[in-house]
Amino acid sequence: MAQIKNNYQFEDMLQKHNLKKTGPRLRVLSMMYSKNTATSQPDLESVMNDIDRVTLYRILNVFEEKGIIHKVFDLNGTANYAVCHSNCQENHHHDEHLHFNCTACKNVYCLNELNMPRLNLPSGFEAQSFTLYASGLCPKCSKKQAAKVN
Amino acid sequence: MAQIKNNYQFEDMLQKHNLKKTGPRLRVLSMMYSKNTATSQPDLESVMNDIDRVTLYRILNVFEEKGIIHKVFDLNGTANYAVCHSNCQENHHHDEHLHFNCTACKNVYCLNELNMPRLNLPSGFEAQSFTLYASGLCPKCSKKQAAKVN
DNA sequence: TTACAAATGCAACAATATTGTATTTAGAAA
DNA sequence: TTTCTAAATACAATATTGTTGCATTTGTAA
Ligand SMILES: [Mn+2]
Ligand SMILES: [Mn+2]
Ligand SMILES: [Zn+2]
Ligand SMILES: [Zn+2]
Repeated sequence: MAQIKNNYQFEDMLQKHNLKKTGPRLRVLSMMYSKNTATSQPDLESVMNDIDRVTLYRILNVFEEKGIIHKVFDLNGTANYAVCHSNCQENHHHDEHLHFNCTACKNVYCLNELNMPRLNLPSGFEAQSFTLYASGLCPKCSKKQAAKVN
Repeated sequence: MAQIKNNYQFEDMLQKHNLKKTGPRLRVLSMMYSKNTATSQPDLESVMNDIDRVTLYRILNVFEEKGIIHKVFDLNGTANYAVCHSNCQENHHHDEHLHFNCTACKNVYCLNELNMPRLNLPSGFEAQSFTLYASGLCPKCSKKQAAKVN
C-alpha cells in the first residue's frame, strides 16, 4: 500500500500546494493512495464516471505539475498515474525507479525500493533522468500460474 | 546509421519473412534504415502522406510481428519505431537496450551497444523483459547548447 | 496467362486527449 | 455572515491516434 492517509491529510496536501479542496480532487487522491499499483486513465474514468472527463484530465495534470503524482506509460502506451514517493517538487520530479508491468493482470507497480543502477552512456549523451521498465508476472499472478501447473 | 542497405536487400528481407514486395513496405523499410533514430508514427504518416494511414499501421504491425522493427514509446507516450539489431525472431523480440529521449530535438535513440544491467527484483516478481529509458540531451543538442552558453 | 491470397484503399468508428467558454464554487475579504 | 472573485468544474467542440470491415487492386505461384 502506498501509504495510509485519511481525508484530513489529503486536504492538507491540497492546501500545501495551493490547490482548492474540492470533491473531485479529494476522491482522486484517495483512490490513488489506496492502491499499491498505478491507476490507468480509463480505470480512473470508469470509477469516477460522475466526474467530467476533462476535469479528471485537468486534475491529473495539475497533480503531476505539483509533484504529487507521476505518469507512467504501460506496455500498450496507455497512461497510468501513481503517487510520488521521492519528495518530488513542483515541476521537478525524480521518480527514478523500476516500473513493473504485469502481463497477466496488466497492473503497473512502482518499485520505489529499487535504485537505478548507474551506467555510463556513449560519449555526447547527457542524461537528466532514467526510468527502468520491466514486464512479466507480478507476485499474485505468478502464484496463480504456479497453482495452475500443479 | 542503422546499417546501409540497398533496395535489393530490403526486397530480400521481405521475401525472407514471406511478405510480398510492395512499394509502401519498401519505402517504410528504406526510411527506417536510413536514420539512426526511431521514427514516430506521426512523422512517418506525414512523410508518407500518399500512403493510406491504415496501410502504414498494418505495415508497422506486421514488421513488428516479424521481428524487423520494435516499438518504443517516447516520454509523451507517442509510438516510435526502430529497426531491430538483436536478431529478433517472429513474435520473439529481445530489444533490451537503452532508449534515449532527447528533450530538445525529441529524437529517440536506440543505444544497442549498452547492455542492460542485471538487477534483482523484490521477491515474487518474475521479469521476462527489461527496457531502460533515459532522457536528456543527445550529442548534437548538447553541443548546440554548449555553443549558446559561450 | 491465369487465379487467388495477400495487400492496399476507403469509410466508419472507438479511444484518448486538448481547447474554449459558460457556470459553479471555495475561500478570502468585507 | 454576506459578498466578491479567482479558481475549478461542466459542457461542447475538435484533434489525434488507432482499429475494424469490406471492396478493389496487385504480387506471385502455378
Ligand atoms: Mn513510479
Ligand atoms: Mn530500441
Ligand atoms: Zn499481475
Ligand atoms: Zn537532440
